[in-house]
Amino acid sequence: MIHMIQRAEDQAAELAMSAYRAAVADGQLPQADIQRAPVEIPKDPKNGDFTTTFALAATKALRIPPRNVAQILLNYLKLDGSYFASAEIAGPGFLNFRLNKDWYRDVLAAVESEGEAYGTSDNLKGQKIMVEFVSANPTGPMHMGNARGGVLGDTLAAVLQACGADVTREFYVNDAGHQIDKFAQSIEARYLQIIKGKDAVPFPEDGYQGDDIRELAQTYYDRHGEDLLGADVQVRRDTLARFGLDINLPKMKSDLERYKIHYDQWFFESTLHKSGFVKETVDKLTARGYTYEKEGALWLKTAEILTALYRRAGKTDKEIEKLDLKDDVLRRANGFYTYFAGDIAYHRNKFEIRGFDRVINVWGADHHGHVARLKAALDALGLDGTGRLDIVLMQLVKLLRDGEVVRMSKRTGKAISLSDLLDEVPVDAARWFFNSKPDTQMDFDLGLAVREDSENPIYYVEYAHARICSLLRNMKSEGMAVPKVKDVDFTLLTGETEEALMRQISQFCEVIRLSARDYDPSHINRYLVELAGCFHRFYTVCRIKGEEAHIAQARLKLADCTRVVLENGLRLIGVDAPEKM
RNA sequence: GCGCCCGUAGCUCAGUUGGAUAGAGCGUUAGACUCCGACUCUAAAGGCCGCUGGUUCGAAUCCAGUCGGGCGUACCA
Repeated sequence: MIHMIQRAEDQAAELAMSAYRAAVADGQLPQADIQRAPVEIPKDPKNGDFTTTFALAATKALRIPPRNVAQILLNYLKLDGSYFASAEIAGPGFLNFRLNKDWYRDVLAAVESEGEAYGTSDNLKGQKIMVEFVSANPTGPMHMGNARGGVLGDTLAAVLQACGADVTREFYVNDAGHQIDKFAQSIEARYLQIIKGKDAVPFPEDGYQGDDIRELAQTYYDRHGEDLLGADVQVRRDTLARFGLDINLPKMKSDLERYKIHYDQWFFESTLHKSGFVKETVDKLTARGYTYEKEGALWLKTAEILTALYRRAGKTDKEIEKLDLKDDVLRRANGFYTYFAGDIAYHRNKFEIRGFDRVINVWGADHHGHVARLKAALDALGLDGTGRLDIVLMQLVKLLRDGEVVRMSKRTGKAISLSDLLDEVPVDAARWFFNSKPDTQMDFDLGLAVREDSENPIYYVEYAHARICSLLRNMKSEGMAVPKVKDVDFTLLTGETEEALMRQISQFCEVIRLSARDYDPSHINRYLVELAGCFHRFYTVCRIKGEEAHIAQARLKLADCTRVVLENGLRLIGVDAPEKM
């Protein structure tokens, strides 16, 4: 659990600060309120491994030109016993640090001792987090957006876990409400059409038109015949809805499992209604004075709650007025609770009953209008939705083939479903491509995903791994095993490509941290491509086989550590690391 | 109308919360295998970071406008 980047960064900051304090003590620099020296990693390695912008940032407070500040700091800098070999002034006043052998050795030592755990941390230790994702309507097949949401949610959960959080993956099943009624009535109509003939039974105007509904009706008919023909309408619909869900849900589950997505919990909306939790939650809002009745319906004072919230956030009344905030119905005039009411109860359950510290929902961008009001409702319940509920909105997916937008499957003529996609594209390619930055609209190119060449970055990364495995096999057959760090002479790893590779290895933990912080696990993909690139460059320049034994061993160790990190990274995003390709 | 997201190389995208000469990959062009896997590597060309102002030592990044694209604005879920 050693973050090598963090350690070096902290050390550079401390060195700069103690140099500053020493300079102040000597009267060389004026006293100012500076807590910590800002440290960054320069984009260009020519500018050192770490840099502090202390002099630039402090120039105003100190009233001294930045280069002069930097020069005085440098005079007082003591690098003995640190991870740094040297420091120098550059540009307008950057103070650049260069790492020494001790640090590189400690990086590989961390990989060696932590193995599969290398990259994990305890940044989020003790936090109980739920990631709810996909939660597609069980009334029909899942679409492309669900594939992206599935991969994103699952990978995000993995990243949070790697940061030490206690993570639950959950699928919320909307098995109640209007949508399900429509589902029931649609199957019912198809069922009755089978018995009485197509023209004898009208199909509901807003019913589900899809063939999957016909198939459900047919399957029911095949198994149970006409037994529902004379049944009570409500019984008939309930039975058919139940029947449909019992077929659809396992199908969804298995489709998601093809994507290597496994849930800890499938949570049924209906349980919230049956147990009275929805009613109780709405009553609680009423008791707190956040509801009113109008035209027979019960409304939530969304506008009022949000107005108070926005005022506290510093918005002016004029700005708030422009937003034209509206209230929301919780209980319809017909006595039924809305989806929104159920959703409030559901999230109250997450926080209050199950005690999650933080809840993350992965939603399609088309639901963004619901973010503010759900948080507001939770705030009204005293559950701090604003602070503890995070919604990751992901933009929709556009499916392409040879640059053309694909809407329908050529084979089936229907919208392309999750399993259709996997029939055409390897799972790992799908996992790789869908793990992209959530807030950019994404093109998924079917042609590219199946290509096994350099245009497809996943093969670039996998190839690096396979190459290392092959190398290890070769060396093993020649009798050379991977040495322990304590037996490696690090003064032999001084090449540019060797150091670049070690630095890249050291950044893994930081990348996971950033992925968790930004809710964007695609940082991992980019990191892995870069890591693979560092390795390929190293491999081109540095030979192992046939080199002098100590050099060969040191390089072999470096290659093996690279392999471990590639595996850890690929595992995190749910992609296999092949030993041969 | 109002709100949210996105405009960066021909294409697909990065840019670690304001830092140095804006970076990759693909594509294009020119090179590198008697040698551990060439599914690789090296180099070149390619940019008013949509546009206009502002904030400051310093802006692709923050603020205000503006123009494009996507999405939303239900007693649907």
